[in-house]
Amino acid sequence: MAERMESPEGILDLISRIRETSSEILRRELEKNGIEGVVPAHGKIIFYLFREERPVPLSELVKASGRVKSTITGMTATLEKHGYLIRTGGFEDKRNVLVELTPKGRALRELFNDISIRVLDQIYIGIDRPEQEALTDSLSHIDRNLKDALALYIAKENIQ
Amino acid sequence: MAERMESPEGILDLISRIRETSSEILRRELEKNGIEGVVPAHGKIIFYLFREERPVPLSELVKASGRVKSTITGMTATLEKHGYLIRTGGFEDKRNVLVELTPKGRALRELFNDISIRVLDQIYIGIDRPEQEALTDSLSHIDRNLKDALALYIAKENIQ
DNA sequence: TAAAAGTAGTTCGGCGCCGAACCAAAGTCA
DNA sequence: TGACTTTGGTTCGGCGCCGAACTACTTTTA
Repeated sequence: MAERMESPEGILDLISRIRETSSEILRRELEKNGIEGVVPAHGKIIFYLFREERPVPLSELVKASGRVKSTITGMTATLEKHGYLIRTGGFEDKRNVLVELTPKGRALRELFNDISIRVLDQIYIGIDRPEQEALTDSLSHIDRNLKDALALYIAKENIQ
Repeated sequence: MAERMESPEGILDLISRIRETSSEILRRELEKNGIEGVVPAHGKIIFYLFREERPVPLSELVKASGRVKSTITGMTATLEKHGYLIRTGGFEDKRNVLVELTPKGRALRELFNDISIRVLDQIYIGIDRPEQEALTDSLSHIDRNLKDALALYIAKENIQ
């Protein structure tokens, strides 16, 4: 086995830091624009609702966000409390709780798009298109590697 | 401005997912080895204590971890509760709370090293050394870009 | 069609994580 | 030396996030 790269900083540290700093920047952008009660963690939910433009059951948000349902219960409660969405009971299936954006929630759309463009521009300063593509290819590769590895753990666990 | 890469998946999603999956794998590795009460978030603290091998004030852990002091108060309390470290009052400066690993805490060292090697190997399957280096270079570049961007926000804020 | 199994959400407890308020010990300085 | 500020930590409240337990509907199935 070849000697491992004792990098001055492991790739996972690098990735954690990038994620944290970018979240921090997003947080500040939201704050700067007077948006209260929304944090980056809500992004998956809100973007999903932007796309769907219809009342959506919580279970869909669970899938779309990768979070556990109790987390989604809490997050939608927070977003409802701040007036970005409303939750109503389902009709065909009474177990469903349907979630949809309010006008205040829909109004975030443009701002969010602007912000993600701005942050993406910041991220890629001094990195040309080919390098960007090489980077996302490598990251996709790693993403797949980790998913495969995790699948093994899960498979083993299901055998027990 | 060139058209932006409307990637099937933004780089930040990719990075978030990698971080999450790798944390999940670390969590399972710890669990598999019967380690209770330790989660990936404790890594920075524990590795710092591995390196120092002396009673360390909380303030150092704050710096080393990048977390806020109230977070460190909580995390060291958790780790103490599970017997990995002890907190004692300082002597020269009575405000200091000194933290040091117990034998049970020091015993984690080898395991942690093994685990990080294993995960790193998983991550880099099918990615050769030059690609690894290009990847970490790009990520370091982005890390710097984001830090610079964040510094601007902070500077602006301090002017207000 | 009644019982069993599955599905959608909520609630609860616990921890990470933050910011604000607070306390106590040091350091400063008039 | 006594007041003022700084510094090291803790506490508190709030939210993200999870897993386990629970409720209430639906669907299956015997």
